[in-house]
Amino acid sequence: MATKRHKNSKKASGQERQAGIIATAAALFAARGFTGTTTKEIAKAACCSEALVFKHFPTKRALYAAILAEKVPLTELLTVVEDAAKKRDDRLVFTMLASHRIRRGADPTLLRLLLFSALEGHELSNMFFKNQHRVFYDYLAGYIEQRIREGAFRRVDPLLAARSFMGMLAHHRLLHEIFRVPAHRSPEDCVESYVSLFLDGIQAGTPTARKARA
Amino acid sequence: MATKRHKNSKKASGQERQAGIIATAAALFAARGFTGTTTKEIAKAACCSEALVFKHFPTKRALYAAILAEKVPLTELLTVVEDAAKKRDDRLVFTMLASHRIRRGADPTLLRLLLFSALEGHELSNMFFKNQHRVFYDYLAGYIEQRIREGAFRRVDPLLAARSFMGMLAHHRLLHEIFRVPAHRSPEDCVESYVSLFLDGIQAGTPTARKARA
DNA sequence: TTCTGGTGAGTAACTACTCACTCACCAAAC
DNA sequence: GTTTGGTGAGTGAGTAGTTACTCACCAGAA
Repeated sequence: MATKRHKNSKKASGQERQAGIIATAAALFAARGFTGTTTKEIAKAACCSEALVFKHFPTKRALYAAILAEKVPLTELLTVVEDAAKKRDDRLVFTMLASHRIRRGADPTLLRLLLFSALEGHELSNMFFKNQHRVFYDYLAGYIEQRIREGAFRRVDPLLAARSFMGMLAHHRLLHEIFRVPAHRSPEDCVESYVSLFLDGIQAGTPTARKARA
Repeated sequence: MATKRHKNSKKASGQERQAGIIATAAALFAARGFTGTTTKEIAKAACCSEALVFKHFPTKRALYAAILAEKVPLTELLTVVEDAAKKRDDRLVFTMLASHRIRRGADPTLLRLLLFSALEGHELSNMFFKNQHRVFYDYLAGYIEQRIREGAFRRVDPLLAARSFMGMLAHHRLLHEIFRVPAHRSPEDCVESYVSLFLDGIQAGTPTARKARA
């Protein structure tokens, strides 16, 4: 790990320090926002002087930008989902997406960082959002569109359908992680419920005809 | 409007001023967050001195609290929905909820204020959220539960179902108002799509049996 | 006069950011 | 082996500007 750290040296290598500062700063920014976090706090949390923070990052904003840029690791999830998609196993596709979002992919820091940066209007917010979420919508909308063509799904706007499914998941996390609403079901139950709701719909009996509109 | 304002007087009444300060401060807090907004900016936007702001509100936090407390006007929507609910017109119930959220009840200031206060961990956030949103969940969950008992809806967790519907709506607003995703459909189309998706489900044909789990 | 609405000019604390400087380490010159 | 000088890690003590908040004071209406 250490690039040129010696046994009793108290000095960390430049890269180590930089990574450490980024990690601690990310936690603070996620907790308190950009303007709500001071460079002094960051330095204290990273166990170094404020001056050193500015040795690594020219400005506070540059540090924030470095964090956002680092947190865009474009998930590998899609390749796994791909399999289920090829087999047209709708339930598995949506279950994987849901459980990834609700169970594994649940980095609260990331969610808070994303919301803060969007609310505070940081320039990198768009890129952050795009890479972090847009892919899901596009991929999912594409899948839904294909399943509609194949007659497996009703004729709906694919993008809107994708958003409503992702909306359930995003809202679920928002409620629990940001608004601290206590969970009254296990994550597995929630995933199952959301997927069932989306796939099967809530109305009993044969699907009613849509009220004529178009 | 003016309680005791005279014709050529430059002085506003205390209540007028207070309301004005609250309104301008709300807009600023919504745009930039609590820590991101300075009292100097508020005073300037309210066209008065900083000192006057502190004449009306002892601290910046007190001003913030006054805003949150004022923005809890417990919607009258439910009484309107009640009618449709009595007639068991499911589509109308959900359409009214959706269009209220997406079209009329769409005060971007409120949404941003709510998110900021939750993220920044303001004490009033909980109350704010509770009065502003909780009612919907509870009411909606109650309605869904009843419809399940009546055999009109499948057996699902009512609260989870309510959340997934509200989740679609909340996410829709989040996407457009916070993340600035451009709308590719009219609000009416979106409402219709979300309601249809929720009520009819997306899968074609007769509703498939749920994969055995419980 | 006596309120009430209103302010200019502060202040102590804090903010992001800078700078002159030390210290540990290492390699080559002696 | 010791000296020398160079280098990167690290800091204490600032600074200029900003922040929330205060106070003595003013003007006009009752």
